[in-house]
Amino acid sequence: MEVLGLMTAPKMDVAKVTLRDVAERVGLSVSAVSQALLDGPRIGTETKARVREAAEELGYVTNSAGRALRARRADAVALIVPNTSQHVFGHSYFMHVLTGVTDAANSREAQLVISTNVDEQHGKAAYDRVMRSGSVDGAIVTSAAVDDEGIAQLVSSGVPVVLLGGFPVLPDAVSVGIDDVAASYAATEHVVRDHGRRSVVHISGPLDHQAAIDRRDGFIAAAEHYGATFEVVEGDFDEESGDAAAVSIQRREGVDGVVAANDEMAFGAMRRLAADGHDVPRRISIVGFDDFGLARVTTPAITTVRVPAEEMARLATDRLFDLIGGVRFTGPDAHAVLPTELVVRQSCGCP
Amino acid sequence: MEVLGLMTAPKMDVAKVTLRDVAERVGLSVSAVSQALLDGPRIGTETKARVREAAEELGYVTNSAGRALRARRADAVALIVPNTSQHVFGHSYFMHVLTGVTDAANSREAQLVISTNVDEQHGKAAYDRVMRSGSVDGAIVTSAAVDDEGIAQLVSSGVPVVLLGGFPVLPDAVSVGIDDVAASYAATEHVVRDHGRRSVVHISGPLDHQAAIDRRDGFIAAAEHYGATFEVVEGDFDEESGDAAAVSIQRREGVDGVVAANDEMAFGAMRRLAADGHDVPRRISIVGFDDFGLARVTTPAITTVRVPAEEMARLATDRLFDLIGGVRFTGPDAHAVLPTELVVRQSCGCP
DNA sequence: CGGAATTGCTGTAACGATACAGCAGAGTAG
DNA sequence: CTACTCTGCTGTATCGTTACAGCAATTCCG
Repeated sequence: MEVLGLMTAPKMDVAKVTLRDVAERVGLSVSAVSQALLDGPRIGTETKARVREAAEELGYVTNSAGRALRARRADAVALIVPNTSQHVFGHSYFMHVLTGVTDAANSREAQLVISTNVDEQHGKAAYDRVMRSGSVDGAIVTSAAVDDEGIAQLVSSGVPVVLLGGFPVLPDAVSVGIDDVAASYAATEHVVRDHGRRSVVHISGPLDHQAAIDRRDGFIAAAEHYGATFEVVEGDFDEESGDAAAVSIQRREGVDGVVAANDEMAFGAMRRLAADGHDVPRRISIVGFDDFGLARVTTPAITTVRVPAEEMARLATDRLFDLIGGVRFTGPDAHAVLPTELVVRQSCGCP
Repeated sequence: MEVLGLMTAPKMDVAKVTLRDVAERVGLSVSAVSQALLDGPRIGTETKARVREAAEELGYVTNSAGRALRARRADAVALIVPNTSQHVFGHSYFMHVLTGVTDAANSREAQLVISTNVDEQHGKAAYDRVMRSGSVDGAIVTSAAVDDEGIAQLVSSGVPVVLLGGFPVLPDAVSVGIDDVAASYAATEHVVRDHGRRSVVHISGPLDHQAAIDRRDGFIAAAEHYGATFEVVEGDFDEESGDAAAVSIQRREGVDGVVAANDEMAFGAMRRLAADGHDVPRRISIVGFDDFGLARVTTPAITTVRVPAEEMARLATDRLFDLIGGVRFTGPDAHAVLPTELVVRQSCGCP
């Protein structure tokens, strides 16, 4: 700065320092400076140091558009949240995912673009544009409905994409998820085997979502295996639908166990049952699914399945960068399954 | 393209359709096509229609790097979360903000870039780079510590920035917030006036944050006005610090009211007091602040101040786009204050 | 010691889009 | 009939960066 010892304007005009300015400063060509900053092999060690120093002093920051245009790489990834998912998944799920993704993206110095869809109509267009405009190098897609055309198309178009969460297995897709069937089986097992409940109801998620389907199937398998009578009521992952399900449960005689496909519905059901005078957890066991925060703070606290959303997101992002880097995942390698854990609290009847 | 009339591959390589392809298709120059798609005034109506149709057919999507480079505009905004805030604010706050920002950004067809800071060291560099690289046109900054140098610098550097939340008033900055003092006064007033509590404790947030300072000041003003004895315990907005504060509260005789600077601390304190055999809310009133979700689901549900985070974020984003568009906010106009609301539930002693 | 390899830089040509000057041709006015 | 204004397009320069060919020096090697 203090070139002439003059008072220079303190307001250095943002984003105006280009490679040429740096080049002039060190008396080199623009390309030499570019190569120096990229640590190219054909530039002298001492020159690199001089260039870096000058760049630092001038406050040079690579213009992302220029780089993206020429290098055909945006150094950015998108987190795509189909509108359906946005509605279906609560806030907390998304937060965990976001934490994991930002973490991984940050450590690669990549930017993170959030892409949600405004409405069903322009749904496809939204992420399609993001991908095709070249503003990101790849995307993480959080669970969409099983019949989501756009996602399937996105995957088959060859752009680097990693699916996150309970997905219909698109054979060509790379995905990170959990074993919803097994986890739901374990939760149900705890209710019917460990607590001896004989008549259980499952409050499922919307059954056009793979996670909802799998959790229901795990429930049914366990109920059948242990010879409990059971029924499935379809909800939509919202607290209100848990409440509604609890109303219908009360019309049924002798229900002593409720397995919900997520914690919000479990909470809705629990609150309704308690309000209507049922003794939870003594007479009725309730378990949830997710453990994204809610289950821990209710009274009684909800026994649930911990879904490692943050780790999933981190792994998904790592794989995405691998994909972008040219790595190809094939066969079973393409589908990572992370372990879940039954978190025993009080809503099931445990002390 | 179809130079030899050969069968071309049906798998159109993603993001490969450029303006030139469209131009060739309709038999126009590249610039004509560009102007047509931008709805320029010097292009014939019928030509525009033909161009749009061809672009649609070919699946043309504007390359964002090309546009950004030439048009000096990224059509993207950043949501900057200083690491300090990320720690200080819970997940739910951020989610509400995110919802508001995405909404507003979506409706302007702008992309949203999330920028969190990895660590304290490179903290400044992180958002500095985002801004200077030209990859966004402006930024929303969620509340930082009062002494955050980087933010002040960012604001004075002239890039479009809107501060969100309880900020030290940087005179030149555009901000959107609430009246923390008044809201905290109202919450405290409810405890001391409406419930007749005479010895109240405030669990504050970290006092290097303006919101924490203001909420404490509102508490003190109300306590003094109604002649209650009071004390302030500093927490850090985390549930654990509410728990810790409750421990210290129990060493003090006769405390019958707790005003926490957020719901998580209120919950931590409430849970600890209940566990230690105190009758909340009959003997001790507790109120929180925020109403981002937690307060509604606890038992008893927490009386709190609703902070309209989503609306704040939406307004902040709208103002950011105004700034980017050249609008200047001066004087009081620069600082929007949204109304809060006391949400009365059971933790204060109301039925 | 002559030719080959290496080192360290320069110069040029893109990447894709857009702003703007320019330029035909048609219409209009005096 | 000249001079002017529109209208609707073409052509060119440019945004900032990077890939790559080229080209002097210098070093290496048998």
